[in-house]
Amino acid sequence: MAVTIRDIAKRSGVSLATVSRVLNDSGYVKDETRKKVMDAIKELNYTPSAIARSLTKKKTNIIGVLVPDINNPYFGELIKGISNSIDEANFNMILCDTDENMKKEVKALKLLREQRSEGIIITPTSAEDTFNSEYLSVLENLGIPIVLVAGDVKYSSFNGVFVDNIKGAFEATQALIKEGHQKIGIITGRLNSKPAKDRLMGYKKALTINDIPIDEKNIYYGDYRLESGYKCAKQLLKMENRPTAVFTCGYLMTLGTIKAIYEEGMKIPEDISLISFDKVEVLSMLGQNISYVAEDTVEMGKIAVKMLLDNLSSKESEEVKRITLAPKLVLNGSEKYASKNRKINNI
Amino acid sequence: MAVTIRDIAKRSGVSLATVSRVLNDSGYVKDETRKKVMDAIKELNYTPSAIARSLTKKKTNIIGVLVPDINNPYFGELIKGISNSIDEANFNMILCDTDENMKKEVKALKLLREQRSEGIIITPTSAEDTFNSEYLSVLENLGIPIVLVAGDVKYSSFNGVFVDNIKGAFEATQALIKEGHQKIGIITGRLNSKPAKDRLMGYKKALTINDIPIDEKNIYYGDYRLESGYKCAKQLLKMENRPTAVFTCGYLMTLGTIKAIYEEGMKIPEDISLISFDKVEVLSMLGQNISYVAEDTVEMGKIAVKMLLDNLSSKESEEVKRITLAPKLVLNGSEKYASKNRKINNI
DNA sequence: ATGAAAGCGCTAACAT
DNA sequence: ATGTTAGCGCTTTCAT
Repeated sequence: MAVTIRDIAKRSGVSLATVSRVLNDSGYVKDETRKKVMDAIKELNYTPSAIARSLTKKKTNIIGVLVPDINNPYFGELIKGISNSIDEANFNMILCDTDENMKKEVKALKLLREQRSEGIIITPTSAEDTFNSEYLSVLENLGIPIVLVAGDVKYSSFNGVFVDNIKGAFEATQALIKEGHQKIGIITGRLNSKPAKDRLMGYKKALTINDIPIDEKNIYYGDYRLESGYKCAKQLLKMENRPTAVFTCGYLMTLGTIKAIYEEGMKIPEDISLISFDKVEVLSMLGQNISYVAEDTVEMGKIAVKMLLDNLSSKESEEVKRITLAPKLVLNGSEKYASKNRKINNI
Repeated sequence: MAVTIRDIAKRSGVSLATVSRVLNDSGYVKDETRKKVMDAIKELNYTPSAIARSLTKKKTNIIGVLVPDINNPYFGELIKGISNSIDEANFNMILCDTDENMKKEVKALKLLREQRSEGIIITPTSAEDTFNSEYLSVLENLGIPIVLVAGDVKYSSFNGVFVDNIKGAFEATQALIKEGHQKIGIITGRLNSKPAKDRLMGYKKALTINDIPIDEKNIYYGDYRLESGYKCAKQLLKMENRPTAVFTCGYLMTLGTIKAIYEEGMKIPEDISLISFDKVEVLSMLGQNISYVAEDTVEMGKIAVKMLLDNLSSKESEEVKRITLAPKLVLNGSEKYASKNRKINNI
């Protein structure tokens, strides 16, 4: 990349300023001159340096995006929404996979700061949900506008787009109860995770409202990973007086649960009913329809970017903006209280 | 980000050069001075600007990565391998989703050039496989080292890591034949895609070697997307004298095919046998074991990064390095020629 | 062991 | 309509 604006200037017999003008379409340039410059650019195969430009303009047009795991389809969708919006706004994205790992997240934040990214969109690692003063201090002293997506950071007040987890869990549980289920299991995340806590709360709320006693034995705590869903489900299925339905609180945990159910030779909803928080698209393909609480991840991504851009343009908006989207319950059969299931459980 | 090296210098009562020295651990600095500087950095919450640094050093430590679709688990895995290696080498990654879209790919390349990324790893969009002089010229005039992964670019000779598609397809087909299958369908990609062509070639080779005539009616052309796999499979399943086995040539097309099979109320391998190119992990979870040709994507990613870094350090390596990995056939039952399937087809 | 100054590639006043 | 010049924040000789 040896060729610079200086070479173009020399080649076309004009000054640096003129080249810069045609590059940026700013100021007056005679058509003839413009052509000469353009030709030189073509001939020398020149591309301006974003680095140099950023330095002078004090503007990088870079937005950093942090997610815990690109391979989780949930975040995959989120990223699509975010990256499309960033593209449209003519910004560039630096995407970092924090690997559900706080150290990596902090490292990524440092990187984004060094690169002078103008804003950051974060889905905090769930491990962060517990109070961590060092982490919080990093975040708050970053000096870069932050927008949270889907996950909150305790004791902080960043802008963000969230999902009403309580409502989603409440409606899912409610739907199961309406079907006649009385013993309902839940596989949620660790309690230091806000979404996990909220989902559990929604679940409890539904039970309480319907005068169903809360049985701690029906509550399982995973960590959003597949394996944990599998293990919890295994235990749940082996209970002496096992639930007739289960509410799983995350994409991968749902998958793990289904793995366990299939492994036990059971069917949904014939042997056990299920509702999942998050759509598991691949299942419907395989003829296994699962009812689910739908988050509009693409929409969330869009909103997050919009928030950030608004924030960037109007320097003075000191007010904290937090939007909570209502998830949508989609029922398609897996919540049914099948007669077979009833019979087994009425023995 | 108002605070600069100048502020640190002032605050600690030393010169810019000295601050730079402690920042980079270069040259001699008295311990006492170092401490003063470090303190100032802490106090002012200073982070050096990678932008400015890149400009002076003419080195950005950025590697660009282009994939056609982050949401495709195949690329997801690839990215993990790549990003881990990039991290380890203390480089930074700019990841671009080209959306299976040539325009976007070219745009992304331009971006990476502007950002002065030092090397680029590309999985070319399959649409690119057909000869396209403009695209090729962009690629070749980029002036940035390129390493190809998994997909080749016609009439070019970039370094790259590839998979032996012929071998993989040959072995898969061979396995089906060994099971007794004589009528074997294939769902491959468009023929302007090299992998698709190679996989078809491996398939034909296996048939030929076993004296099985090639029947064009058993060959279906999709486009690697789920929907195309579904449609091809639908047609295939409705054939009058349909194949007893099918070889699907890509992750999403396999999923589409399975969707069609299930929709027709058929089972694998009871009603039809199947081998997939690429592992479809989610299926085994659901109790559906599918035999597959395994590519070691994580390994490919690692190798690609290594190639690129080698290339960057030893300026003079003019020789083209191309590595082709042999895929591994993993059988776990879906290739079986079940008696039910035999009977149906022997009517 | 530390400082002064030039320069990386570009933009944006200010001049002409 | 075009040119000159002073930075942007940093590193790196070259002095001292």
